[in-house]
Amino acid sequence: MADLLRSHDINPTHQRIEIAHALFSRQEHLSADQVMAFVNTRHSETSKATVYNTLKLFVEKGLVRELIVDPSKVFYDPNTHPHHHLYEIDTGKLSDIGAEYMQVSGLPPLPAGTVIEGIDLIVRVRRAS
Amino acid sequence: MADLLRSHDINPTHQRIEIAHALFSRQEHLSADQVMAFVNTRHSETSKATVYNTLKLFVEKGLVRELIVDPSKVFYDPNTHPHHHLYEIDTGKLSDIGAEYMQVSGLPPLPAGTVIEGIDLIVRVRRAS
DNA sequence: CCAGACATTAGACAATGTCTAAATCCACGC
DNA sequence: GCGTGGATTTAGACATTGTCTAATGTCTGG
Ligand SMILES: [Mn+2]
Ligand SMILES: [Mn+2]
Ligand SMILES: [Zn+2]
Ligand SMILES: [Zn+2]
Repeated sequence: MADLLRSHDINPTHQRIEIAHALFSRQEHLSADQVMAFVNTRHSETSKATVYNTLKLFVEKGLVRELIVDPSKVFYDPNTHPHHHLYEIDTGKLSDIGAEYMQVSGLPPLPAGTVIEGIDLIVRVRRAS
Repeated sequence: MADLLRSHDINPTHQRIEIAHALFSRQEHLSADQVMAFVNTRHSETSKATVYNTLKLFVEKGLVRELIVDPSKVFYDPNTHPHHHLYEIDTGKLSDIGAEYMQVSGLPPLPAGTVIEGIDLIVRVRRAS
């Protein structure tokens, strides 16, 4: 885990290793709150500020991907390979869609002086009523 | 405007007409806060609770589309025709991408008992550094 | 050991959105 | 006109997520 952090130019401190562990050992999409809870299950170890600071750092360094899908919280995705997402509105469950299932073609004209940061494709589903 | 509301099965009250007017006369993507500000420019008329209640009602009735693109606020889109979005991270500016510029193909297997509510495609751009 | 950079922290703060109970509005029958 | 009842609006308390600041802690090279 420390090596993974170092390979992304992140100084591997105790807290950062714990937070990376929470994300990568589960391979799930977690919110900051969930990361906080996992990291502090045994005994309180890591502050809220550090969780937020660290997740932001991980995103900047390309270690995890930020997902804006739920209006009330951001999710963090340890899978940075190209893939899409399926969001179940009623339950809040977020799952991956392999890049082989859906493709995006074409690109719009971009505003001058801007570059693409990422393209997000989200399929929203709800209970069949 | 009252007829537009009625055609979507919405009882056209004074406040609802004002809020619809704020959205449809501008044809822009507005946040709840911006709607609130526009509606109350001349004189305070509509409460925060009503703005939120009404926007939720409009979404339920299919009059406007909800866009989850910015981690801190929801945008409301008076354009319900199929189209995509371009989000400038640095400025928060949100603009339309015509459906002719980008296409999505394929569909993932959906969880049992669910139906598609919508498919969102968002191109995120930032200043070229 | 020391200096200085880096990292962590508690808790105040800000912003967005939700909720509740009370007030208001309005269409309807009389 | 008047009373009734459902729909609508409202103020403001509340909850949640995330940010910020100033103080403290940690580590390393010299
Ligand atoms: Mn530990
Ligand atoms: Mn008015
Ligand atoms: Zn994912
Ligand atoms: Zn749009």
